[in-house]
Amino acid sequence: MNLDRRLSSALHALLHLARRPGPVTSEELGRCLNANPVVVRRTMAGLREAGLVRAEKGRGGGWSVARDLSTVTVRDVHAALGGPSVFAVGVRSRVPGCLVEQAVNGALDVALREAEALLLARLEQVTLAELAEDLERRVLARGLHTQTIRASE
Amino acid sequence: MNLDRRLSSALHALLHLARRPGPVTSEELGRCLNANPVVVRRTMAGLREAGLVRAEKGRGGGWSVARDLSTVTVRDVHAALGGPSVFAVGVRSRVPGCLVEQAVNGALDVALREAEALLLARLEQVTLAELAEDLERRVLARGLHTQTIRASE
DNA sequence: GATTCATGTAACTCCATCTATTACATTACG
DNA sequence: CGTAATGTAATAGATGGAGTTACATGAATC
Repeated sequence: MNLDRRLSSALHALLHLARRPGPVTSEELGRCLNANPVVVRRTMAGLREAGLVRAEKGRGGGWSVARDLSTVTVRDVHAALGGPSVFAVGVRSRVPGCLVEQAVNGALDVALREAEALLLARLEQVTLAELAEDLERRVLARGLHTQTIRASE
Repeated sequence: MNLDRRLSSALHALLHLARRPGPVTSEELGRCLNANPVVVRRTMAGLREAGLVRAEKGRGGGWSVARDLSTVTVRDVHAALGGPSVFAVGVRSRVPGCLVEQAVNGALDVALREAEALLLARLEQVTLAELAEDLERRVLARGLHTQTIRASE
């Protein structure tokens, strides 16, 4: 199935915002993310409602970070997007009357829940500030070779 | 996203087959699984190619288990189905030239891989024989109340 | 105030994937 | 041969992310 790339896009956008002094427009973000500006706005809307970013209309407007990124985890971003289901697989029915169904679901559900819990726990351990630091290290490493600090494209 | 229920269906079908002496037709399985017979055949085709079940054509034909279920794990069934992606989320691109992309993917990829590994490890720990035993316990437990051993619907 | 530039959002299309259905070929049994 | 089953292709339906168009709203600049 088509993978949901909203979390990846949102993180990408946040790191870009963190590197820029002023607001960044959806158009610019769209170019960075290789995505449509309207899709960018749609995705960022969740982050705005969660208070992670700010949006300003009109000339000179755009998106900017609204919180200290050391207090925001990747899980927070996932939650801001509505906490969409992480898995592409699932059980056939949630309230089965069939005993076979119950036996199967019992086993699958436990495994799926464990894996989801682990994933969310891992995402909670990573702050956006850490991601930003990681990014800066990569920029420096590349800069030593190319003398250009252009990580936007 | 729409969840992939093939693993759940395949397990369900295998447990039904294990409880029946002779072959079971796709029609019957479809009734048990609440699924279309053609879809049943399509799903079971993977299990047949993996040697987990046998299919016999013609009158009196149908599906039957081809291996000792104590040697088959849920992970084997998942693999027999082609090992479809377990996740609905993913990173934006696999070979990114963008440093921001790399930083984001680095964090997400690790977490996703860990969760997938845990899930597959869990599925590997569960044999179909164990699921079948679990099912029989449920049948007995219900049988005490209703005196009917009909777990098929 | 008019213009311009930005977000906000609805409505629609495009695309991929699972599922359902139809149709027909193939094969085995009586 | 006729019936009953699998095997499989082709097509449609449903869902959901992403792309696109269109328009309303709001803010800065002239």
